Amino acid sequence: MGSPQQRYQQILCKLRESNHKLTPQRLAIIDILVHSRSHPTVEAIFEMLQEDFPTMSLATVYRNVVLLKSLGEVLEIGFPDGSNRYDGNKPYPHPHAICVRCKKIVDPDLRALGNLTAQVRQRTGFKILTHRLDFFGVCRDCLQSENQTKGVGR
Amino acid sequence: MGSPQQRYQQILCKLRESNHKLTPQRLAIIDILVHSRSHPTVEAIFEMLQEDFPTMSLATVYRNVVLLKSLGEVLEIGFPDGSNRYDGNKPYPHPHAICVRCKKIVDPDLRALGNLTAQVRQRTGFKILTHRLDFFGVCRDCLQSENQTKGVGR
DNA sequence: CAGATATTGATAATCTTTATCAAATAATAA
DNA sequence: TTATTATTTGATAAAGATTATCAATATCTG
Ligand SMILES: [Zn+2]
Ligand SMILES: [Zn+2]
Ligand SMILES: [Zn+2]
Ligand SMILES: [Zn+2]
Repeated sequence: MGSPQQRYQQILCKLRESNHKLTPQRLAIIDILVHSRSHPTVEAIFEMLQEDFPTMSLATVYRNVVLLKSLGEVLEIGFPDGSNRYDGNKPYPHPHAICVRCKKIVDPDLRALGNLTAQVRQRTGFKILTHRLDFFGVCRDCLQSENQTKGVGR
Repeated sequence: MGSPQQRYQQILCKLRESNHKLTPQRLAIIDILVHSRSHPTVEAIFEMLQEDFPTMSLATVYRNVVLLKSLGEVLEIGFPDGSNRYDGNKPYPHPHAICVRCKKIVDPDLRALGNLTAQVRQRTGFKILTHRLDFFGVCRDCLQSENQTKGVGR
């Protein structure tokens, strides 16, 4: 739902609406978030910015990610070990497939989630606001290299 | 799948099999985990133990939870803010409904998750090992008190 | 009971995220 | 363009949860 360019403009709108300033650092962070498909960490974003912004502070990345989260323009995929990841392409809840080996995260196309939410509401009485669905496994690349190491592959 | 008593014995079996000692502290932690339905935090377990074990160290609770996790006998429901919760009744993946207000966590009965895993495998090529499904919302109790505050309720 | 090993308690270390604050910058209007 | 004001930045300290360390203690086996 929206190209990186569209997402970029949409986020700029939100920022202007909420009277936030458009600093070069902020724009660069947004640029990375909407163009990256890898669900980067704050650290990864920070490193990608080193070239263009050698004086960029890590705190600035954290602050802007928090801001974009509060505006509903970035989805946080948080983990208990602190290796949090961010999706600026799809800021709404969606399932993820996570490789436990290389930590790759991809967005699988899935249907049939809406009725699950309805079921939960019925059985618990909760008013459901959002959800999170993660599948943990081993990606194709890692499966392949695993087989090569074991001498099973061709 | 199994009463608290059965779970308790099952975990003791696993510990004996893996040559772990059955200390009073360890047994008390397991007792709390299999009898609690509230998905307690480490801190909560620690506080529940204060009465019977005034000298119990917080590190001991952490260590034993880690051990039981590694034995597959407790399910960790981790959150990025560090408010991790533990389920000793159902150590296998299952959906949770989480109240964002009072932090209550309950186990809703849900079906139709098996085919989702198959779908993810098909579309991503991942070998899926486990999953996690959380629904975030407001529980019945909190909805009620919310309405009372607003003067909407009877 | 004795010996070997694992566990505990106390505390330091680690690591990610948040808070702090002076200096710098963006937005706005004169 | 410049001045004014509020926001943002960079650097660093602080916070908070989990893990590591290590001497003392307790368990298990025989
Ligand atoms: Zn992988
Ligand atoms: Zn995603
Ligand atoms: Zn509640
Ligand atoms: Zn549960």
